[in-house]
Amino acid sequence: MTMSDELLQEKYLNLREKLARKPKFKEFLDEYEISKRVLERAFGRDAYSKLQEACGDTANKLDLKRITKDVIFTQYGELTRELGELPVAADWSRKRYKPSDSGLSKPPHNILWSEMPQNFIEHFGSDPSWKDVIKIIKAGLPDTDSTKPDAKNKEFDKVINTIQNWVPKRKRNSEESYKIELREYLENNTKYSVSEETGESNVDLVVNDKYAIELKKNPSLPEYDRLFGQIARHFNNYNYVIALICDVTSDDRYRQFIRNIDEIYGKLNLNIYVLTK
DNA sequence: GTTGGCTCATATAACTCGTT
DNA sequence: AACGAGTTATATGAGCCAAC
Repeated sequence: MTMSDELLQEKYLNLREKLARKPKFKEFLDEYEISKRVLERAFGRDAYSKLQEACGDTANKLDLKRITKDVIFTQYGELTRELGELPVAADWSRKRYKPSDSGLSKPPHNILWSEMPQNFIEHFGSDPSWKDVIKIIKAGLPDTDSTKPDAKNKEFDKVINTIQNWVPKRKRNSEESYKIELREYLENNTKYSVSEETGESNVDLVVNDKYAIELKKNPSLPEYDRLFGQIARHFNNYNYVIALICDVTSDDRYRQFIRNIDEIYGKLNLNIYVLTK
């Protein structure tokens, strides 16, 4: 079977009117019971698209040209520059950029939207013309190393404050007695959960399953050293550690201990706080 | 609960390749 | 020659999750 361009166009327009929308390729073939070859004989390659265009429609065919990384990241960079902040997927969508945010996450690109900032930096990071954009992107990314979590954790501050306000009723003879009294104090005056850890890390007290408290009574120099090591071990299991030292007699030893703490744990941005009673 | 931001499943049209 | 399943790069909309 052979049909002229004109006849096919007429059929297309008829069906278009019947459906009140652009017919799909298969709908068109089924409607008139013609095979794809008939179209190809009339129009050659991309036959249906050509027919649609000949009838004044835009083709249904998807544009399958792969969009290069250069184009993608240039769009992303320009958008970032225009916004002055990290774009979200909706900003991209509004621009009608291609591929869409979800197309981006599929092969051949395989870039999730959330990974775009990092990928942009990898692609254009060394290009000076994108310097301003890189700056915006880096500012918009969540801080991974520069932020000190302890400055942000108000709960940790509160726990420290609470313990600071605790005044032992009297001088005790043993570390254990201080521990019992502090535990009672916390249980009676706060809503914190308090527990004693007997597992591998052996913390004296744990507040809200999160804040480890190590308690010492008037430590000797070796005991300070041991405390230093215990704290390191606690950081294996906890992100927050409080060292509470009771009955400090030697200011020298204490000051040296504090200095060591600052120099080692402080530099590592670990959340350690030392208190005395 | 609502909203914003993101991701996932599925649909799409032409093409390729294998089977009837 | 006809058919169907698979491939390709994309769009669409539903669904998920965390933050208010």
